[in-house]
Amino acid sequence: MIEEITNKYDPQNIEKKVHDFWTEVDAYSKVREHRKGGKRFFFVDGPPYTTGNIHLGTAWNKIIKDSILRYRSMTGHDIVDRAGWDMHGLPIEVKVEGVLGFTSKKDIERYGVGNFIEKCKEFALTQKDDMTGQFQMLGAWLDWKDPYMTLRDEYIEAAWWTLKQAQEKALLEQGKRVVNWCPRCETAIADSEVEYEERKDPSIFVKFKIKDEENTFIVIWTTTPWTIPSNVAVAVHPSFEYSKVKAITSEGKEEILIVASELVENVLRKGRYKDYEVLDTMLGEYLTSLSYESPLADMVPIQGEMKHNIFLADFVTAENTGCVHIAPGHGIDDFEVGKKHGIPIFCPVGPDGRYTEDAGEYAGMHIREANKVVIEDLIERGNLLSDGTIEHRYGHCWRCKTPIIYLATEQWFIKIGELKDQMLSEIAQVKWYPEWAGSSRFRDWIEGARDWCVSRQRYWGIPIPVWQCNSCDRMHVIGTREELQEMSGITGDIELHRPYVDEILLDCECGGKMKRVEDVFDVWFDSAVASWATLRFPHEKEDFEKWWPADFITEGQDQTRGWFYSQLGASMVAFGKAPYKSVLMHGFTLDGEGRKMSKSLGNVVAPIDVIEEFGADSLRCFVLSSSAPWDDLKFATGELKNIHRTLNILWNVYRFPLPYMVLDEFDPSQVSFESVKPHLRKEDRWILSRAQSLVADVDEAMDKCTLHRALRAINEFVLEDLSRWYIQLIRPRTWVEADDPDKLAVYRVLYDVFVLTAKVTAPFMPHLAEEMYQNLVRKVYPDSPVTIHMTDWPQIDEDLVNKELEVHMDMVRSIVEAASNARQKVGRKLRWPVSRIVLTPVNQEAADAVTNLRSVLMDQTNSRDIVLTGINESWDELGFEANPDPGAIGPVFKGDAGKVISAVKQTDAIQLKKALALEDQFELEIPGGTVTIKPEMVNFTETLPEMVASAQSSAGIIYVDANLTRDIESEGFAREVIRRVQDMRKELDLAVDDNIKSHIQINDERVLDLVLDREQFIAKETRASIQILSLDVDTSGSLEKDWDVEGISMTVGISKMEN
RNA sequence: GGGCCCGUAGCUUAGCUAGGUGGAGCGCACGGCUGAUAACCGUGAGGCCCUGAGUUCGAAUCUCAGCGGGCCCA
Repeated sequence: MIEEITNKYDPQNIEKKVHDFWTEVDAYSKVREHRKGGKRFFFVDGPPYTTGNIHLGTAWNKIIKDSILRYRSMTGHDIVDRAGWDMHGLPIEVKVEGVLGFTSKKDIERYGVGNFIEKCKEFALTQKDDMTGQFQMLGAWLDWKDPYMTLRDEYIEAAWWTLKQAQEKALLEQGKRVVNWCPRCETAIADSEVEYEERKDPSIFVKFKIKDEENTFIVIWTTTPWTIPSNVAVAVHPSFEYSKVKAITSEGKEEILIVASELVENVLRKGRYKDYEVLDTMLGEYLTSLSYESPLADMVPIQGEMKHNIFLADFVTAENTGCVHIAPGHGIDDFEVGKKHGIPIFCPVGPDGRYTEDAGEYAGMHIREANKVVIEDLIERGNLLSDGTIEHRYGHCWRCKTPIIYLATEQWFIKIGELKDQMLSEIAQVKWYPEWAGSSRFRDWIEGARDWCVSRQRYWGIPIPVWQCNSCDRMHVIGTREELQEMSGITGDIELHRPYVDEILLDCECGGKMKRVEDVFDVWFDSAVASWATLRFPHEKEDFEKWWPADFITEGQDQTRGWFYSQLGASMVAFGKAPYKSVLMHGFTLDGEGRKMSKSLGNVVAPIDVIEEFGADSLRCFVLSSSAPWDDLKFATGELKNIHRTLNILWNVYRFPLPYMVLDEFDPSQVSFESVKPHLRKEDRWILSRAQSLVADVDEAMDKCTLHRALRAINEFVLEDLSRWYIQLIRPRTWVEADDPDKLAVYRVLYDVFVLTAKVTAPFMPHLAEEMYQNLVRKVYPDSPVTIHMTDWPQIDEDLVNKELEVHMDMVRSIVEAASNARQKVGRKLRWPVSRIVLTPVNQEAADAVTNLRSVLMDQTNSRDIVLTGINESWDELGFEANPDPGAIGPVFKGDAGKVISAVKQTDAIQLKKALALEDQFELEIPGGTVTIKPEMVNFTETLPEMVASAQSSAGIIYVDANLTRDIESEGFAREVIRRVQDMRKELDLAVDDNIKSHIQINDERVLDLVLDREQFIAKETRASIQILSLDVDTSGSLEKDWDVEGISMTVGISKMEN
């Protein structure tokens, strides 16, 4: 049987209970099992990095996923949803280094790579467990028991297999490239791992001496003096004009400088020259015939041997000097220039940020210290034109905050650039939510696709499965563990991580030994293969054939260039096809002020704190309803409280009828909907129709991934339709004591609506919905599915849909609101009936609404009659007031105007109006004669009869007639008395069906008389078996109180009757 | 500097696809209701719809240029 709920909404308690229940019955597995064989829905979880703590953004992410998956499950889908974890990479290495107190790679080597890897693994696994618990607190259902983890062998194999595909398709390449390099972590880092921050750096202008031209220099600008020892060339723009100027220093010395013409003044100001003279102008092209000398040739011997030429490049801008310092080893553009013109890629800086032997005198010096030394050396040699500093945005390693440098290094690349066109045509096949995430943003990103550097010079990652022969340079890519075992002859278990895998040598055809290259994969490559790794491909092929590609993924907007892209790239390489069919791009979480949440701003909101205060269901509904998924989400505490309140109302609505149902032993299994159908009232049919509309609205929203609309539709239904309207309408029916079919009908309707509401809310507030379901359904039908999440999503029952009724009810609600407004104007409380309400309907529909829902209207307005006028016809009891217009009367009547005005005011306005309407004029008597009044001289305003107030509703103007009669007064006072007694019953904490004895003393004979008219009514409403109403009575009892009712003092005493 | 998105009441937002007098909720003020009661309802005040130009009879809505915020890139 259904049980009564006495507690108020206590999410912590409910959620804990529900979680325990889910665990106890293994609800998740049962639900997934239940849908086996249904329409397949393959979801791939974008793996969060195992940092140990979830934040609001990751919580939102999982809540979106969970809600969509629960909806899909209820609509019959067979779901694959392994949770994923991104567990390799620099962030964990840096954390472990921190714990162990390491500062460089050498510390790790000393400690032992094997030991280090073990620590990283342990760290990642612990953090994964912590985070799993946090995600579960949100009520997020994914396959937590069998997640995919990037550190597992099955996962590593997927990455290996993918690289082998790249190699077989000739898309894998090793080569020298300039990469972002962290000199502390001693590894290449991805573009996405570079964090830009403001930084102060040198800003110097350097003169390079032109060969074979006396006293002539080309001037360049740089913020990295340490790259001057690596300078190999200068680039100029082909179409800029350059000038050769004779510059005169303050000491009167003369120098000839070459800079872009429009920057001459700028450069000379920087160099504090006194005066100058333009000797010659030329196009950039002319300069390519010149060559120059390195200013540091004496410091860096190799520089002395190199040629230094001037080249053309389009990337040169008209800033600073218009001549760009080219160090092919230290810049991406520089490198391209170097490759194009066959100049040496000179890079005398090692992975640790120190100059190598190639840097001659500078060898061993760290580049961070080199800036000032180089500047000194340039000054000494007379090559420094200007020395300054600049504030600019510069890249830093996102983990250790070290400023990055660019280094030309040997790296492994996947030639994604070649697949650009295929990628573009593939993403056009993908369904994007919102549409522009794919058609604009992602498309733009792919247009700029560059080759993907997948290698890192670190330890904790998937080892790159490339073995190279030490004698013949032959290369072999291993695709699976099996292949590795076969080729190496090792049988037993192989740990696929470093350093273990590094020790495996393979035989080369040439008779030499092949050794693995030392690099590991960029972690972006790890997650890129998630869609097939999650299906355990290539180890198992069947599931892949059956499920791949993913039906749906969803991640934050930052993943456009991240996971959306890396997955697409890897999948194009492996299968030539997009790995997903639909993508929802969601926004970012911002703080209350709209700033992004970051640790440094101290405005981070922890989901756990929110859950502790409001519960997971509130948090879920808040993040889902606040904004469209793809818009950014402002964390507004007020809104969160508001949502919490809505859930509280849902809870109150749900528990409201339970005591009555329990008292009446209402058993839904014995009272069919068919059996109550003849007894349904209009409002019952209305709420049933609204419930169907709700399902339709939520279905439509889910189809478009507009989760906020789904939530708003639900909130509106709960607040407006259920709480504020239906429950108010049906309250008196639940108090009826007999076995009334009208009451049974309302019970049955409430029951059905509650069950439907629980199901519709289940994807979004899974705990509250479960709690309702367990009580309403499981206790009545023990054979029903064990959890609400196993039930089927409600199908729309067209027989219950009645749109006309919904429109009518809307109008009636508007009339009731207007009536309330009018009552306020005329000062009549709702407790006091009014004799009638008159409506001037705006159209036939409004009139029909009133006729159709007359009893609802009378009930809710507490009115004894509803009167309709004709459509848009004035109520014939309205009066009119004539307002003379002095502006029109004055000019015509001059001196008599005053008399005319007062006469107009005094004449019968109705007659005047009629005459003006019919005859266009009116003969008005004024003292001393008659005047002719024209329509423009008078305006009319309607006047209301005594004690009548009007208000505007969507159905038309309403008039509330609040004139009192003896009977109305009697009812009004009787209700005032009832209210007081009820209040006292409540105060005594009496049960609904307890009887009382009441003594009521009323100190006013007339009022007492009025109240006595309704003595029985009062006794019945307050369940008084003994009731004495009198001018003078002993009011002592369990509770005695004095009241002031409309200025009349009353004393009431009540006691509980024993039996 | 570039691409995409966002900008409406003190706060959170609907309306923008398809141009026709801007709607809610929270908060605030006042009133009401009372067996959902630490709940609920009504009324009121509160808007240069970010700014400026354009298209149009008419622009929150369409176009362009700014400004501010977000994501990404340079």
